[in-house]
Amino acid sequence: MREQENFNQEEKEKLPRGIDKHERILKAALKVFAEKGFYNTRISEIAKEANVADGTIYLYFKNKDDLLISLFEEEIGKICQSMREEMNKTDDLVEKLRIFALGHLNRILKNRELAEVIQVELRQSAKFMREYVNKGFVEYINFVREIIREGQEKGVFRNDVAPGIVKRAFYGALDEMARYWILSPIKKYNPIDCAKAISEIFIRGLLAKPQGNE
Amino acid sequence: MREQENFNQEEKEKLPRGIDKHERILKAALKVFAEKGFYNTRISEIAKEANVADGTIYLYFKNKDDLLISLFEEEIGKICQSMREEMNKTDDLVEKLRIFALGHLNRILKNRELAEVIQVELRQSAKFMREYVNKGFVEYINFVREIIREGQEKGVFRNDVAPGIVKRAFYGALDEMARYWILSPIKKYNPIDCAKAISEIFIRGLLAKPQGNE
Amino acid sequence: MREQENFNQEEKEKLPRGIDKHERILKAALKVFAEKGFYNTRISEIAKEANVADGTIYLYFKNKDDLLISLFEEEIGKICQSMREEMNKTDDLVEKLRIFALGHLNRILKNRELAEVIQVELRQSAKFMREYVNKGFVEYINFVREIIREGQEKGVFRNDVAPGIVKRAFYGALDEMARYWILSPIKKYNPIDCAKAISEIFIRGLLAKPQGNE
Amino acid sequence: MREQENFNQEEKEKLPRGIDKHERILKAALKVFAEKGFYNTRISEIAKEANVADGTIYLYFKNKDDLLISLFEEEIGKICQSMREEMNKTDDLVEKLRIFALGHLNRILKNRELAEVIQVELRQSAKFMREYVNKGFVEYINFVREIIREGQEKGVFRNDVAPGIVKRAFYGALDEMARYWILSPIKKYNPIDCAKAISEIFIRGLLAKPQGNE
DNA sequence: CATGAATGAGTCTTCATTCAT
DNA sequence: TATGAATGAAGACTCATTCAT
Repeated sequence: MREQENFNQEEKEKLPRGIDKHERILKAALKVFAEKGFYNTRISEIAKEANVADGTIYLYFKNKDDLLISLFEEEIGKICQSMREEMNKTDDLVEKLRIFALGHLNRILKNRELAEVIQVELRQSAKFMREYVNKGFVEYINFVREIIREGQEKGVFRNDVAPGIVKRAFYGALDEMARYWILSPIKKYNPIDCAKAISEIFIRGLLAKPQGNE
Repeated sequence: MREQENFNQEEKEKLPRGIDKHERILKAALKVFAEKGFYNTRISEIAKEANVADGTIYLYFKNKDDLLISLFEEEIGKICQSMREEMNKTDDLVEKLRIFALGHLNRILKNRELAEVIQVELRQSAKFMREYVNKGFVEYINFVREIIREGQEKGVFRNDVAPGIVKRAFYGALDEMARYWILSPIKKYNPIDCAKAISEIFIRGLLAKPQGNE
Repeated sequence: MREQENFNQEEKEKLPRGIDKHERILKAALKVFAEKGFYNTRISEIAKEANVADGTIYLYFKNKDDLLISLFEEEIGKICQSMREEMNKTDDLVEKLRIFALGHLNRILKNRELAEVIQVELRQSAKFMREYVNKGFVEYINFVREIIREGQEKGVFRNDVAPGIVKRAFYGALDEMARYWILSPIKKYNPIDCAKAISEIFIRGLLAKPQGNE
Repeated sequence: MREQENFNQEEKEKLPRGIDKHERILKAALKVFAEKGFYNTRISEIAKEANVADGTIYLYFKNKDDLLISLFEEEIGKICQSMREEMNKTDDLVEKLRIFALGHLNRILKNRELAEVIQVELRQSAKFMREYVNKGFVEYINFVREIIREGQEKGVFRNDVAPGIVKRAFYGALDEMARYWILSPIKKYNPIDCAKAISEIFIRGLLAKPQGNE
């Protein structure tokens, strides 16, 4: 096996033939969509990247749109899963917010390609594939709403803000930060500082009884 | 025919037709881009909407990309201008934040089409027209940074957060809210409540010494 | 004008630029469809033959199918018209049959390409574009039915055959002959003899009172 | 698993699977070609209909064209055979014509699918697979020529028409009738009446001495 | 300046055919 | 023999852009 891999070094760039083609095509699509955007990506480019014939893609996906949607569906599912696990490690709602913030930013840095695609293309799809609602995404963002709602019930957070507003504000704050990283060639801030700064603003801004100092 | 042309020659000289068409094309482009997205918009659709021949568009704009960029440029310029004026009405930095929040959300509701285009297409372009940096947009978002920076200098705001982070967080929080309005058919919250809620979170979260009351 | 035409002799093969493009495309389509059949004809071949860009075809016709149907529609209309005029020259129903026979075969020889397309492709379309009924073709073949019907009313023709059967039999007899000419490289019989032979068989076969001699 | 395979090994040896599949594929092809036409039929559809893998078809036939040609070849062979037998039941040439007419139309109704394919696709192939001459079809249609030729020799039929013309006229007359049945959803006439009407026209039209009565 | 007919490069998708198993 | 996943060539059609009028 190893010999074969060494045999033709040129092939190394391409994804290995062995993996499931479905997987390989999705990976390739993710990469190319991230790099060039959905509309500027050619099916043939994805095929090449996946080391697969153009036609093969159509054995696994109905068409280009389906490829993008499948991407969202599968990846966001995984992310929700792991985020849920991380947040379940504590019962402290304030801590949960911190975990979400750091988790979100970390995931974006680790899976930059997916982040780019979600940031840019999911937004497109939201508008032009109206029939398609990304349930995974809704679930993800609702993590925040639940934290706030529970916090308000327990008296941890102020009662005079709608959780539906806070969830969007919090997610938006983090995501704009992420966009900056993704789009800008220079990365000024690190995810830990950003997550901390942003979660701290929201925590202070939301706590029922402002803590004296800190 | 010639006589007719001579008939209102004066008006023609006074009201240069060029500017008129330029304006009309931009307006049409804004409308169609917002409705269908940049990549799903045909030049011919814009031409039709502008009541102009296809080729005429190329007398005023270099190409489709240029049309989109010009749109941003001109519109964001106007917005910056008016936002600056609004914010200059007070010296209270906390108040300025509130004005920015409400102003931003109000503008989005009033100019929904532009908001849609900026939300969705500017993001695309940011990635695929890399050479293009939207100076107007940078200026706009830096309003927030300046407020924070000044507030930190004057001791109003905490010193331990980078203005560069706050500006993105604040803008992102507002903008995610706006996206919700734009993309969702149901509008749950009104801009005044949203602006108030979000700016309050950030103000409380940023104030150097938490106010006891409220 | 003439000078220009002589200037580049190579262009002579192509259809002149001046003619209406709609016409030129139809002519080109007729030629290529006849030569290669609908399914083996490429749009680009028609475009080349018409000395027109591929895309131009789509300015005049909705798609490939539409091109074929338009061909039928326009050409069969013309043929019906001229056949009707020819047949109106006499009131003798027997003579009318002879005129139809000779006229049909003559037209096929003169417009061999159209004949080929109708023979082969119209049959296809009859099956696969079921919604499409070629009214022109029905009108054409009904010329025969009317002759028979009238002949029966006036006692010229036998009353014991359905005009609907005769019309098909007569048309089929002629058309099978035509197919032979079109498909076979060798032409054994000439249209005058064929038309005479076939119409004579039908006339004898249909006359109410068999003439003694001849 | 292996046991099961051994279980009915005997049967497998006796009933050669090859022949079975060959048959099944042809039958499937006939059905699908008739339904959708050659060019609109996918090899995969035939395979599915035959309950066979796509690739298997290529073990029995060279390619799609070959499949169509084999269809003609085998089926027309059978038809010729049975038609010859029917016609040999009498020596009366006039009666033979009647038998051919009725036999042709009956066969078409009984084997509608084959008729559709021959009517439509054979015509296509005649043009586009020029190298291919359907000997079976020629033999079939020459039945008529022989009847006429013999009738002329024996003085039964008029001598002044070329048998080559009559054979086509007669066949064409019948076949146009058949086309009507096949393509039209409504069947106005029955094969017996049609066969009788058409053969009677030709018989009267061809007899050397018109019979007084009838 | 204005037009809009014409262009033709570019791309998604299909499907006959192959071939490793 | 039989399979059916994989291939990749091929073609209909679109649409940004041009240019003769």
